[in-house]
Amino acid sequence: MKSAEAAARFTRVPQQSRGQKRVEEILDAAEAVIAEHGLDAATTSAIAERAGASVGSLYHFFPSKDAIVQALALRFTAIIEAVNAKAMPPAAVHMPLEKLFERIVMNQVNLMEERPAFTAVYDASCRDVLGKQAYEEMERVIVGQVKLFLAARLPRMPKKERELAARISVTVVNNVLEDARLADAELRRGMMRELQRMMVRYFTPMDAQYGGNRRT
Amino acid sequence: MKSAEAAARFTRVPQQSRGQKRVEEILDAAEAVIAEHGLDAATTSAIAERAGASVGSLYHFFPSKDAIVQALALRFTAIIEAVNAKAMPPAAVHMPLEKLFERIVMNQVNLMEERPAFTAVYDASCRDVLGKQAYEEMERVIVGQVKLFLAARLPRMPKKERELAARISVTVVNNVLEDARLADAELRRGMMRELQRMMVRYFTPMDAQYGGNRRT
DNA sequence: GTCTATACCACGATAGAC
DNA sequence: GTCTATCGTGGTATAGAC
Repeated sequence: MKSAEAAARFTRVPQQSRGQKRVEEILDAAEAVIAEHGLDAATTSAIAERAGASVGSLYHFFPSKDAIVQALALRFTAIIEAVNAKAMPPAAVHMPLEKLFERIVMNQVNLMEERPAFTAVYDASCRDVLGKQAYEEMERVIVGQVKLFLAARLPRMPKKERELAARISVTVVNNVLEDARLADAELRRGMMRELQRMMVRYFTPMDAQYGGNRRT
Repeated sequence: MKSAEAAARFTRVPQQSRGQKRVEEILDAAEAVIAEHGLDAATTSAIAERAGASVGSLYHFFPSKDAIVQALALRFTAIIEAVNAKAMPPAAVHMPLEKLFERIVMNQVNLMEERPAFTAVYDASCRDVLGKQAYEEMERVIVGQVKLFLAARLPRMPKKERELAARISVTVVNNVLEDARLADAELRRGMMRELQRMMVRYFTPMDAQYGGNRRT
């Protein structure tokens, strides 16, 4: 929105790349602090210090602490969207369910390991009052992706059912992986395998009933 | 522990029923505030006010605010344990999966509706530093119940697999129902039905493979 | 734009009278 | 045991110099 305004107002789109970079640095700092010490420890001063700035500077770019977390959540939404796009490309529409969920689970686990702040921000946004918009946006995007994929794989499935299937799948995968994160390595592997099995068993009858290219 | 001490020290077990009642009142107040305004609003003064007491009195019975939440979590553990015992009695060991999960889901939904603070305390305990003991105790108890039930229903299943199945089932049911709580009535009903379906499909092959009384 | 210093407030917890 | 009054801490956010 703001970039559109700016583009309309000025012929060039300088967009203050310096300032934009500063914003990213602040978000990076916030993410780093959350990843290392948890979301509660991510006070404005901790973030500022990590960013090599002062609280004053920080409030020059963000109106409130909450705005920082929201912005971070938006960044994560873009990231998870990209990850999912990679895990469920159009080419995977006819992939066997086992393989498909192996990909999906693996990709999400990688993301959660590489960006530990992701989970923290995700389910803090879920409960917080202000962060809820960001959470709903993330949910909307992810479920939307899954719905599109299912529409391609299960074209004859009623839309309502597809929506339910998409939604519950997202919920289950997210929460089981989040839960598994706290367990030791062996239990975690077991839970990932079991999650994959559960999803395969859930979708197998749908594949049979609504799949587009059955050879029967 | 303390009751044992008291019982050993005095011949009678007066146990300060007055004080015990006060403790329950405080917990009731905490639960009410959390249910109505969320856990963040449950400050010590809000709880005290609700209990018709003062902060000073409150600290006479609990050493810290956290102790109150922990005690509340313990109360909830006992409640969910009773609810599950009712939903999966020994008589249900050979019940069809559809019926079984209908019972389990229905019972838990009822609990969540009647005691809105339950969910709030449950997943706050999950993340908080101090409340983690209470969370682990609750998890331990619930998963333990499910494991016992599965041991009766699927006696030939390897123990390791049974543990995984129990744990992932608990996680999935809890989280899907928690997620559904925020949706509107229609979507909620849909998700409950879909959750039931997912669990049935997950367990059906296990019933066939490890069930104790196959007529084959 | 960036800093330092500080205002402001909410909360948990305690002191001390009754 | 219960109260009122208050302390201490730690957090967000702002003021005002540079």
